[in-house]
Amino acid sequence: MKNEKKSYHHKNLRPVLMDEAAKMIAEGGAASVTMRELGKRVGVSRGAAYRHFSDKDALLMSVSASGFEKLSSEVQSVIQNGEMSFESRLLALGKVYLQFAIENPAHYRLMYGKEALSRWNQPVLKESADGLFDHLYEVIKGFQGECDISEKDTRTLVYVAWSSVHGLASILIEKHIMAEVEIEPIINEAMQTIINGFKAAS
Amino acid sequence: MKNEKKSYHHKNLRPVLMDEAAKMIAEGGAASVTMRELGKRVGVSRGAAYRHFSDKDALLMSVSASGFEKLSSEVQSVIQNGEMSFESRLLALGKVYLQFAIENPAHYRLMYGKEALSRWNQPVLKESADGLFDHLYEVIKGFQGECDISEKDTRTLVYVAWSSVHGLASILIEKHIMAEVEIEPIINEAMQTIINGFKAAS
DNA sequence: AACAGCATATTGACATTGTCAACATTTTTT
DNA sequence: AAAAAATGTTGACAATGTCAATATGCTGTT
Repeated sequence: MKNEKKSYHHKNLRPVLMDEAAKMIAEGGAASVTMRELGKRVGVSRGAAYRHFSDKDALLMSVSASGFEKLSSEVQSVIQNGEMSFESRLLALGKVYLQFAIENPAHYRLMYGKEALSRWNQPVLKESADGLFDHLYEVIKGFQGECDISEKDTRTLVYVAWSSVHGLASILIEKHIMAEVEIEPIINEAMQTIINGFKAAS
Repeated sequence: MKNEKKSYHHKNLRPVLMDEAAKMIAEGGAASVTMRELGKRVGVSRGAAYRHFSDKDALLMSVSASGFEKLSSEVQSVIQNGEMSFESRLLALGKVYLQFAIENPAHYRLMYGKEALSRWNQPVLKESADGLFDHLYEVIKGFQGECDISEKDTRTLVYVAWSSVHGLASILIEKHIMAEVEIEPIINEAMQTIINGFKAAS
């Protein structure tokens, strides 16, 4: 006898909904996530999700936040490698960031795209995203000390570095780079340009 | 007697629809564009647009393309100022680009966001976007000659510069930068970092 | 154990939306 | 002027988000 007997109460629905929504996002983009289809996949009715999320936007926002947390933890594990120079850490950080975006394009789009706009000031999202910012801040601050360019405002440099990597991620994801072009050299060149640019301004 | 007598045939509908859609995008984002509301605003029924656009996506794609053309023409007028050094041109180009994004955030989002994804290979969009790329290509090629860094692949440098500016535009638009921060210094720092980074790699 | 209250899930209903087919009206062509 | 093409309107339908009413299972109190 199968243990899969469907009980009226799912009893673990919230995380299951988020996981399945993330899968749907990966497969068909955020627009393909439908309350009805989501319920069908999880084996639950269309209305069940409303006991766990106030509406569809809230659900997507939670999925988005989970993406930030995943990315943040990957970034943190790179940063915490104390044996690397700050420059190496900066480069590794950029690569991890870009790898996440390339591997989870639709999820990344959800995190930074217009869907997040209306609810961006929601604490959940703000905290997750701020965590990422703080990680980058620490690395760049260390980099400034290492290279003696500490007279520049760290926050500004963070925004510059973040812009570069985020922009490259966005362009790669949206396939705005011709298909036959190798992306590895572009990533390296982008990171090196930022690093050199920071150094040159010392 | 008013000349506004509503004739059955609008006789100029296509461009009017696109203009009104652009206005709606500016006011309430691309999601707020509804065939019914669009028709109401223009004084036409909901179905009328389907004589000029195969579906809603096609309409938005055309609006997107018109955005590319506008941005492209602004960029071109900056570039064609022959009295400036290539470095100055590069900087001016970045500023024009960012200004467009800041002034037309929803339109910019439409141009580069996920909406364009499914139809990105459509000739209209591809040509408009490629035009922008070509403009940037010429400036950077000139810059390479000016600074003796011509051993680098121009195309790669274009992607790097474009990423930076596009990323900054995206972050500014999505309000991922804290409100109290001045954006002018960030823009300057970003452009200068790229330029210095390019120079340093010579 | 029994019961009450709460958490959770289902279903019917409704408004909104994109889209198509059938029809209406105007313009252009023959 | 008749025919044909172009353009605009309306009714209909399916898909979707969401809410209210209802049903079902769980948990703690007595």
